[in-house]
Amino acid sequence: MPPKDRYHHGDLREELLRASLQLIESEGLAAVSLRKVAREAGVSPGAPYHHFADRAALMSALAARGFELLGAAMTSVRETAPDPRAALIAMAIGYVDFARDHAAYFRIMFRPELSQPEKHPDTEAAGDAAFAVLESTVAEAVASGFLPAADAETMALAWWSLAHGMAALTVDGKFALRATQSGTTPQELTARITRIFADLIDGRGSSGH
Amino acid sequence: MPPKDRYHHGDLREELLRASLQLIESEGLAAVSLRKVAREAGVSPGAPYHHFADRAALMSALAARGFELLGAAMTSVRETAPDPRAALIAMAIGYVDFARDHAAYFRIMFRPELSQPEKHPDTEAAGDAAFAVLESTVAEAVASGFLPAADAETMALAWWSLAHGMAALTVDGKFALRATQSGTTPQELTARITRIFADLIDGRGSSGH
DNA sequence: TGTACATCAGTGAACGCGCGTTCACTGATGTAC
DNA sequence: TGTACATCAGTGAACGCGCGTTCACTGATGTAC
Repeated sequence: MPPKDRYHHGDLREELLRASLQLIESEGLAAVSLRKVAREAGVSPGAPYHHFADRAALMSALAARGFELLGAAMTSVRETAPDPRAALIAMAIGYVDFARDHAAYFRIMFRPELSQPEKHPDTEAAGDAAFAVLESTVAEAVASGFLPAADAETMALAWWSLAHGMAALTVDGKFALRATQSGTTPQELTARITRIFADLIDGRGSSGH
Repeated sequence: MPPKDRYHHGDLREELLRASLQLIESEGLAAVSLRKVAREAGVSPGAPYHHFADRAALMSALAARGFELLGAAMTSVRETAPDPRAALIAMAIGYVDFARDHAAYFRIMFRPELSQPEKHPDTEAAGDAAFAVLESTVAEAVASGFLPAADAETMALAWWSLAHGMAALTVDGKFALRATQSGTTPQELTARITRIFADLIDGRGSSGH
């Protein structure tokens, strides 16, 4: 436990990222300024410039880390699942869980105008890597016979669209609204929707409960 | 055709909304300020305050109009479709078309922190109305036997999630990227994905192309 | 173990800027008689 | 048709603010000998 009042912070870069996330969560993306982040981290306005070239670089670093976390979550979910079908289901649910549990990350990841991906190819690469996990799971699902062989690429995008839609609506509070209206939870809604689609693919044509 | 240099503008409110949309499209949401919008409309910085209480009111008015347009598009699509199954397919595709053709509206509609829905219930009501069109179409699809009777509410949310996910990924450029990579168009990807799901519901279990 | 020195990572004052909003004002428009 | 007057919808200057970024500086740290 380092002393609080050191001249050198020790790990200011990490602290700035942490403070940014907290600001996004408490006051929203629009409220995040470099000065505010520095203030939050207990440091002068110029200090962040020793760690980030400019505001966009901070945002971009956050987005990249978000994609890495999402990719790691997807990978871990896949490794835990017993078969590709279960993996796809768990990945959709995991995607939404990630969005809900890391709403600040999720918001910044899909706001290209803030992170300026054209200037930060690392961020885009991290996003592609996360999607690649889904793509290869779809490929396995095709190999296992769960998914039809034709159009595996389209199927991957379909699954991504479904998960992304549920995640976006969850983060914007739409699922919470509908859930309370019908006496359930957003998580349960997500699980039901995902199950419906998996059952449809199985050919059962009903959620089966 | 009114003279250009009138002291009174004639329809400044409309002009401000129009200018805002154009700014969102050309420079992004973050670049929209009341002063810039006024400048774009050729009017002094104080003028907008005769039409909008503050910046959030402008944003909220835009979001409300966006939801109305989306609702109208959904309604018109449904009326054109020969049956509920076709209506659902056309609505998903129409939802994505709306997002692509009115990206500025779409962005602002799903940014609650900008439009402050708690202060502008009209905007939320417009959003609910648009969703209600989808909900009643799902109800018809259940009645027609296309969709299983159980869990109609969940099915509506599922369809919304799918459409919303495709729309969000389209607006963020992800579909354009994948489309060029595989030599097709974002529109075609959307159509394929939607067809896959419709076929799954039919029990055919393949996109059948 | 001690000293000299380079480098690193902070400070804090300053810059110019565009912002949202207010306000006293004024030109244009519409209405009553 | 003309005049008086109220109301509407602009102007433009001004306010205070927080922002991103720069810069000369300095305290802390690490390394060579």
